[in-house]
Amino acid sequence: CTILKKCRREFLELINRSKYCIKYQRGQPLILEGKEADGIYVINSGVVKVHISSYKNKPFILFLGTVGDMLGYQIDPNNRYQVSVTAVEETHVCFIERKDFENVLNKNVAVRDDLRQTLNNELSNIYLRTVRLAQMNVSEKIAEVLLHIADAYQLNYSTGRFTVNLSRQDIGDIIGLNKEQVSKCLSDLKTQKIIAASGKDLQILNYKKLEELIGK
Amino acid sequence: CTILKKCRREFLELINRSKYCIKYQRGQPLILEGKEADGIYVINSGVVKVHISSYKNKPFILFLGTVGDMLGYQIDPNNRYQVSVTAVEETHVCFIERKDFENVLNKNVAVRDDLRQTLNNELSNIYLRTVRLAQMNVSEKIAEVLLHIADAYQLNYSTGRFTVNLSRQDIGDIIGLNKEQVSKCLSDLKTQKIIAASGKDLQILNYKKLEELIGK
DNA sequence: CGGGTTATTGAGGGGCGTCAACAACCGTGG
DNA sequence: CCACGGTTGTTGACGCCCCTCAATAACCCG
Repeated sequence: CTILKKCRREFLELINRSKYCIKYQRGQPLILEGKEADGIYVINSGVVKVHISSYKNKPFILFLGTVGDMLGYQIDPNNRYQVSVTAVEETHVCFIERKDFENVLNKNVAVRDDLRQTLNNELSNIYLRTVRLAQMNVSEKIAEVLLHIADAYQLNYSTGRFTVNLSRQDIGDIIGLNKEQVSKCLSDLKTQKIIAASGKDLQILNYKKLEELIGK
Repeated sequence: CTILKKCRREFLELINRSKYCIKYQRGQPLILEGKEADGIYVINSGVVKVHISSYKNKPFILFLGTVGDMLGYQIDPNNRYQVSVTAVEETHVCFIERKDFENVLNKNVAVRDDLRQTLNNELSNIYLRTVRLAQMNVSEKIAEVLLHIADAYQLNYSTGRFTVNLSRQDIGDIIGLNKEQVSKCLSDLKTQKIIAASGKDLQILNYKKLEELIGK
């Protein structure tokens, strides 16, 4: 979900004009599945998790969102949000009211093309995630999710160190694993010196190895 | 993926004007991943599988498409198709050249809204599929995929009988199972009188049971 | 009819989920 | 500052689910 990472000046201006800047604390919800959609959010700083309720009441995290990502465009025919979004780190967002957003879209072909392109990217991303979820084993899944987290936290690849406010359960919920498996697998990777970890401080020591694990 | 099932008159007129109607035999590809996107396809009759190459060269089927579905809108920034589409049954489609399609989109707000709505539906569908893939066990997955197939084949619920030109392998590839598991699970369902099956003739005898299995 | 593909079924084993016990952590209040 | 309870993380044992392999049967096409 990298909706706005390369976006047109026109859209940036809209964002700047709509000066509802909101701050969310860790754990605070931005968007609740099923509630009426009132607008679009763009992340200025921070990290969020985009999750969805499942038929078994097990949580599932679709992806992590970060700076430049747009949220709240997934709505159903009744204009209700189809996913929930919760702040994982302290997060600052710009809020754009739906009607302002629609106005810009209808007036500006270039912005429209961008939006369509980014929706296509989102579709493509979720397609790939789906395939991997279906075909990967546990260690591959862990490698995948670590790289996803590193990406979301816009990690400086030279140090590889980052602190994530995600529980082991959360990490598992991104990729369909239980918390014990996550623990065991992270321990394995520690003994192999591919990562370093103590609690919520993670550090990726060997990117290449992780990427090899998932066949990249 | 039910892009066009409820679509505006304007779009239907476009489809009718663009009189490239093409017929594909069973097993014939309509769209190949990575090839340059030349336009949009709309299914008049038949069934197709939408699939994607995975990092392990195991096949994976994202979903089945049928009458009214639109294909070929998933393109990357270089204007290349991101998924492959292959006919499962004899399939008739209308082909609309990309520039014609763009024209209508740019001129007509209503069509644009419809397209956005249907893309949202597609996103929502794939989100749900992803969660289920992550959390379901084998028998639940089989129930899910049977209902998906029945839906794609626009099954008359009163008889429940349909013949699918899908191999056991194909069925497994929709939901991340190997062909042996599919066989075993279908046999189980047969002894429970929930389905009847011999080769490629399937018949769903008890919809409610299947829906209960996946908690609907 | 025959050869190749696909389906079925069983045996075996390993990966992974479940459970449980313990350790570490964290915020709260004394 | 420490005590303390609740939450979260770690590790091991156990067992089941499901993947793999293989052998046979059924099917399909020329």
